[in-house]
Amino acid sequence: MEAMDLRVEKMLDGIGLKILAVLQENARMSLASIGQAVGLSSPAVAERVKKLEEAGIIKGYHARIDPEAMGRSVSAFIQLTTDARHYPAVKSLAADLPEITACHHVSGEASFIMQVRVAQVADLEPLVARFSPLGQTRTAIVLSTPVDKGARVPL
Amino acid sequence: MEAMDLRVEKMLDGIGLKILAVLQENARMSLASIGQAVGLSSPAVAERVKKLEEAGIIKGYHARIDPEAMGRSVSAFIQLTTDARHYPAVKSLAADLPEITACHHVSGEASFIMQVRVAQVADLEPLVARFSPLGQTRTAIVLSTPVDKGARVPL
DNA sequence: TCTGAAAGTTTATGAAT
DNA sequence: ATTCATAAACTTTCAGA
Repeated sequence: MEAMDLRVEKMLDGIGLKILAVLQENARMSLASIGQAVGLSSPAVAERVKKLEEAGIIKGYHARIDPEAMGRSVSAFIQLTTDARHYPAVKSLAADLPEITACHHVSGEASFIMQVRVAQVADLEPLVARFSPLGQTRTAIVLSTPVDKGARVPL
Repeated sequence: MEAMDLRVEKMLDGIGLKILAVLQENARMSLASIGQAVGLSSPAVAERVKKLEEAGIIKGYHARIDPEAMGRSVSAFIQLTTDARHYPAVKSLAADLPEITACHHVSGEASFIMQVRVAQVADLEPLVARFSPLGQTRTAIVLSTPVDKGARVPL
């Protein structure tokens, strides 16, 4: 992957980083406005953005939707401590449940940390019940979220 | 908020939900293409999108950037168990550190669950050291992420 | 609230610097 | 690699249903 790293470095000069920063904050900005912001013509921006997409540096563009508006007011973490023979079952269960927004296999005491979104606290119970047979669960309900950068990466 | 809920329900009919689904998957899609997808003219789509934005249902549009490309290969969770007199210090520290991508105040054994992004495992040590004086920390390094819906909400 | 048409922008393409 | 010019596509506005 050496050759690719060379190409990547080329894209991630000051201007490339600024383009990423702009698109990370407002993905619907026109190429012309981005050009103004970074001091480039719009065709130049178009080409750089296309290369950033092709290199897999930009992985997509997503509208961020208020979970409350979708009736998903409660956020929680479910941690599961289990052993290796249950890993496949945990992964496929996590993948099948729409309430699970993320499932991480982690080092440390717990084997998995999962993030969930449900309408009410009561909805956690059946969810936890699905994982209980696979190991020991520990649930933490989110009371507030003082910091949330979304999926945004520090540039 | 009754009046607003009425307005919200109006926006979240089948077409409204479909517009959200489309923009959640590809935030840079043109209003014209969205119109084709949902069976509406582009002015109609433009107006509905504007209303969804104004109602706060659409909170923003963001490019998703590969953290690896930014030299942030390691993801981890730091859990902090502490007492109420340290809460303000934890929150302001979490807000000031760029490596912290999310900080949740939670119920349960731990007081806070924080998600962090660093270049190497070694970079976790100084980070944890900043929180250690405030309580007991527990760090879980992410080995793999079988499920990740990003910030996407199930519609 | 939607459609359809017109006016104004923006983007994509290709040639030239 | 950037700029410029042109054609195509898109967005916005507005009148009317």
